[in-house]
Amino acid sequence: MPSHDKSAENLTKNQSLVLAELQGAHAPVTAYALLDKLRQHGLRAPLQVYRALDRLVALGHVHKLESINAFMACAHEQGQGHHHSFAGFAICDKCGQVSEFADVIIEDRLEIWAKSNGFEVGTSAIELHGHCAICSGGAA
Amino acid sequence: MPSHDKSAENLTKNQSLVLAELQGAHAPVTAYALLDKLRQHGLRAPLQVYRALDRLVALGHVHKLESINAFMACAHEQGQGHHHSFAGFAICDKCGQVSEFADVIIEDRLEIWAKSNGFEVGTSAIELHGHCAICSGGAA
DNA sequence: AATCGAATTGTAATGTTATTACATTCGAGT
DNA sequence: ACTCGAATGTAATAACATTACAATTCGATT
Repeated sequence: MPSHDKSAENLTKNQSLVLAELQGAHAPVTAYALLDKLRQHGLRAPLQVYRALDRLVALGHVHKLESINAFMACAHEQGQGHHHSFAGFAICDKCGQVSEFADVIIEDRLEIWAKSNGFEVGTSAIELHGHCAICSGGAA
Repeated sequence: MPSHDKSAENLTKNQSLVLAELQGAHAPVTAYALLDKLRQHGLRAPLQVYRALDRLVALGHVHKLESINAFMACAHEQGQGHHHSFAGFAICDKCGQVSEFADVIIEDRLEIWAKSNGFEVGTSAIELHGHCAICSGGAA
């Protein structure tokens, strides 16, 4: 029997710790903040966190928010299953809240552009900055 | 007489130097690479570059590529005039080439999402990573 | 069970990107 | 010339990320 397929499911100890921490926070967390939180669980160096994050991002469990150098657990499909590769994020510059959204039309348009320009898309980042509903003054 | 409206047109010396350097490069350049290039013109500290970049980005002359921490002169409207706020970038991870594109449908979809979620958009970043036509094997 | 090798982990050092804090200079208006 | 706000200069440091290498783990094979 060819053993388990680790790449698809089993997370290592560090990866599990990092993922749990991100899922507990309902906001983006930086790598060094994760490190601080996880020192009590034995993590000691940035690389331990970065390695776990790399893996979790590759598996689609975690997103990196490029514009703020922080990481977030994927909001959709918290359990297991397929994972979309396109995701958009709206980041409130006032309170830090982040909303993840998906839009198949945007996805289509990006694919169309890519195809007609011979560009092979690996990953994508779509990030909006501004003020969330609450911070922008709210109601009517 | 209320003087000239500097915010809309006149660039300071440092701003002009940085912009010229970016326009000369037809690829993204990092802040520290700009600093190295501009030492011969008298710039000495990172902050001088970052300040100029902040202003140029605010004026719409330069884009920051968040996912690679580099800056590029805006490809459209090289001269003067209006500037679009939405731009997408396709970044080749092999050769480093970057293509800027605009897509009104994507823009629309983002605005629709924002409006229906009460989010006030300030800036946006849309960045694709992958391989360009040349690097991905090319023809056929 | 012993061994091999690949993948993972640990650790230290360093590299890269960006900001804070404060002193100085410049320039338009008086 | 004086003043005030904008812009600039400079130093120090903070924040983010990677390189290089040693040690360990763990499944596969013998």
